[in-house]
Amino acid sequence: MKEERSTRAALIAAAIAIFRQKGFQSARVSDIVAAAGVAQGTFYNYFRSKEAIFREICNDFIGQVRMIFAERTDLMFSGETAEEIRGNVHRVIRDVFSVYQQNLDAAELLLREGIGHGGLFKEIYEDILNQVLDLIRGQVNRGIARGVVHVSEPEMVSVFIFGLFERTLFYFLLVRKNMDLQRLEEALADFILRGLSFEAPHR
Amino acid sequence: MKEERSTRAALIAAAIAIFRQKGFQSARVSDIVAAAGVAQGTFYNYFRSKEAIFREICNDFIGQVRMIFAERTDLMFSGETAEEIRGNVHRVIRDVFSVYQQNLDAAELLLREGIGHGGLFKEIYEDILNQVLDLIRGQVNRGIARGVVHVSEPEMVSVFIFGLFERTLFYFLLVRKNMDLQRLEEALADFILRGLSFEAPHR
Amino acid sequence: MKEERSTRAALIAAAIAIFRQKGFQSARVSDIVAAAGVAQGTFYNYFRSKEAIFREICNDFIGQVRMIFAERTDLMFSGETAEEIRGNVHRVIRDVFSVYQQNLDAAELLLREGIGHGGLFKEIYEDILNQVLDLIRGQVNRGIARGVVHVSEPEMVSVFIFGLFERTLFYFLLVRKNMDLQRLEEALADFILRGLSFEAPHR
Amino acid sequence: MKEERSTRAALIAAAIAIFRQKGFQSARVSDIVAAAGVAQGTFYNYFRSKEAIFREICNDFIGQVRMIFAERTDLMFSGETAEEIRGNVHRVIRDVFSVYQQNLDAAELLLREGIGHGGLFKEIYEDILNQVLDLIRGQVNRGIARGVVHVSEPEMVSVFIFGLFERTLFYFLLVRKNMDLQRLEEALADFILRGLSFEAPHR
DNA sequence: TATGAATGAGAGTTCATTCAT
DNA sequence: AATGAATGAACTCTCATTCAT
Repeated sequence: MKEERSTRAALIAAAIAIFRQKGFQSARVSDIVAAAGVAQGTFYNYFRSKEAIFREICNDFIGQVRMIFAERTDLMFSGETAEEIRGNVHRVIRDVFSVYQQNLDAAELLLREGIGHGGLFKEIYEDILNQVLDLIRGQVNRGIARGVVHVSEPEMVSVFIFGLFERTLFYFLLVRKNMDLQRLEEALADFILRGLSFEAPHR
Repeated sequence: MKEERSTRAALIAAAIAIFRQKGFQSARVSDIVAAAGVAQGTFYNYFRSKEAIFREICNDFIGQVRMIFAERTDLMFSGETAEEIRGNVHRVIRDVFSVYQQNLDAAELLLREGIGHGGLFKEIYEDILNQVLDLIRGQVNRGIARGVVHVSEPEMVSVFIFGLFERTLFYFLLVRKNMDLQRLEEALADFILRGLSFEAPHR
Repeated sequence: MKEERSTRAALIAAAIAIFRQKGFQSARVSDIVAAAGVAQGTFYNYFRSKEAIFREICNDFIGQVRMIFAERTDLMFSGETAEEIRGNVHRVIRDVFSVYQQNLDAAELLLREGIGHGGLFKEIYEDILNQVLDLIRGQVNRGIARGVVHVSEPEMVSVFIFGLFERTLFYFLLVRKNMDLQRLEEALADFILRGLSFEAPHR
Repeated sequence: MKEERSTRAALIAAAIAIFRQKGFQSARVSDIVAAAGVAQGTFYNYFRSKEAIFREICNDFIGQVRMIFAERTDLMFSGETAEEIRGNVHRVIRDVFSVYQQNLDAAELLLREGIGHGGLFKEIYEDILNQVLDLIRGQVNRGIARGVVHVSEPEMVSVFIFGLFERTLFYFLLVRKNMDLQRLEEALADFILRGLSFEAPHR
């Protein structure tokens, strides 16, 4: 990133773009090296195989997502007043959107390959899915414990929230591309809080 | 001539299973014919190509989904009392779940290929996605008009509902496989109705 | 030919048409049976293979051509006066043209396959080519002996005459299709006779 | 990098030989790579398809033939004396023969595929056929204009001359292989000039 | 480290032929 | 005699990977 992009970095960048366009299966190593401007053989000086570079890209992105989720979810239902709590929920949503937006290619790649077939990435995807669900469930239960959230099936509701995030991101970032994110964040926060029967904490 | 559909039906069944396991790209015609117990060439007596049988499977399933959605969504916010409306919402959810459950392999195939890469099915998928969104949006607006639903962004909220359906189905039918659907339907209906700020119609 | 065309005849007719259109290699047995209006398997009740029906068609046509050549060439340089001889030459040309025209499909088939690759028919073609060349050479020598033809290389000249016939037929019957055959026959007769330094017999 | 053309050239040479032996349809890419001594996949590093290498071979040869025809036909009926004109005609014939002889394999390939079925090459062949016919017709008309040639159907006569060339080349170069070309050229020139009712220009 | 020609296993597809009905 | 579903060998072409330079 400093000066001349290293060959390795160029290959990674090219691979993300190509994988996102065509998917793992249809992407050819020759497409990637062409996009990176290096020779066919050079690829194999840096990565053992097409699968290896794919895994590396995925793991990099997953690291970031996991970090954001871990950092931010802690404050999800923190706060004393309803306004404060609502603001925190809103902030978490904005942060998650932001990570996705900053890594749009990788995000799309992960989402599509994870849900799509191919098996290659299925375990990894379901693994992070479960980790994220755990974080969400933790927060929902915390909300219930604090008496600000009222739901009878916290397990299921966590899945609902995850689904809302993922499909909303998918639809508004990938299918439609020109959304007013500010309004979207607000609408999503409202919907989730209502769904959770959110009410201000008792003093 | 007696069991005239048998070879064709065997190929379709085999193809659904193989496509679901491996995805369209990785599925081999040789896998399909092996699973169907016929020779390689026999496949091409019934389908022009691997793509052709895939499209046929998808279209069959889409036809069913579309029908259910068209039939049932009409009654979504029908009814005079809160209980009646809530019951109708519940019934729509149950019907949709039911179609998916009856065609679990095809449903998974469609869902994964539609979201995943490969392009082959992208347009079809986004096409039905938009049709279903239209139906949902129509119902949300009808709810708003009747004064039983209160949301400021019906367009976005429709996407939320779609996401809830799709990801919930995905998670509980495909990732976990042993869910109490009765409770799930209820929890989802509650969550959606709360998210929509549902309230009983004024007399 | 009397009443209902026999299946065999229908297959032959269909095969000639299809072979002529697509050539032996590209013609599919399924094309032939479709054109003949019978089932795939029926073909093999009458012919052992695709090659067998092809050989049969060729041999039938060759038989006709050989017969005409044998019958007519005898009178090629017969006659007492220049006019009579010229008339006989003309008649032979007309007869040859006529056989080709009556079997246009088979003629084209034979010509193209014979010259073209495939090997299948090479020997047969070169065999009849040599037989026809022998007949022509015999007539040229007869003309020389009678003193009406004056050429120093009768062997080569026979090839010239054969080439004139074959390419003229090819071009005017197959490439262009709307030729005034009467004028063509006359022009060809003139060209050949002049090429042979024809002159009226001495009394 | 030294013998950079070698693989490509080996493939071309092998392809000419194989195509000539078996024809385009029957020739297998596996035959060609075996003859060239490279692996199956190597073929596709140099040519997009079996058809592509075939077209390249044909176009190379056609280019040469066209050039010779264009260069030489101009002088066909040039010259002041009968001897000079006769010599020029002879020279054109010799040049045409010479191109064919130098590219015997490609020439046979072109000739057989052009006339034979398969369609792939039909248009190309009939295209050059017409171009060459135009050149010949131009020369015949020039001869008529100069008063050295006397024919009533120059159009037909041009086809006769083309046929003489092509079939003579075919027969003597491909069917028989050991001809005295010197004598052949002379006999052909004589036959054509007589056929054209050639006579010395008036002073 | 970079190159890119060469590799070859394996994919989808075609179609002449068989054979039970 | 007629059928037509089933067969499977053989084809063209793809592309991840290797390796000598």
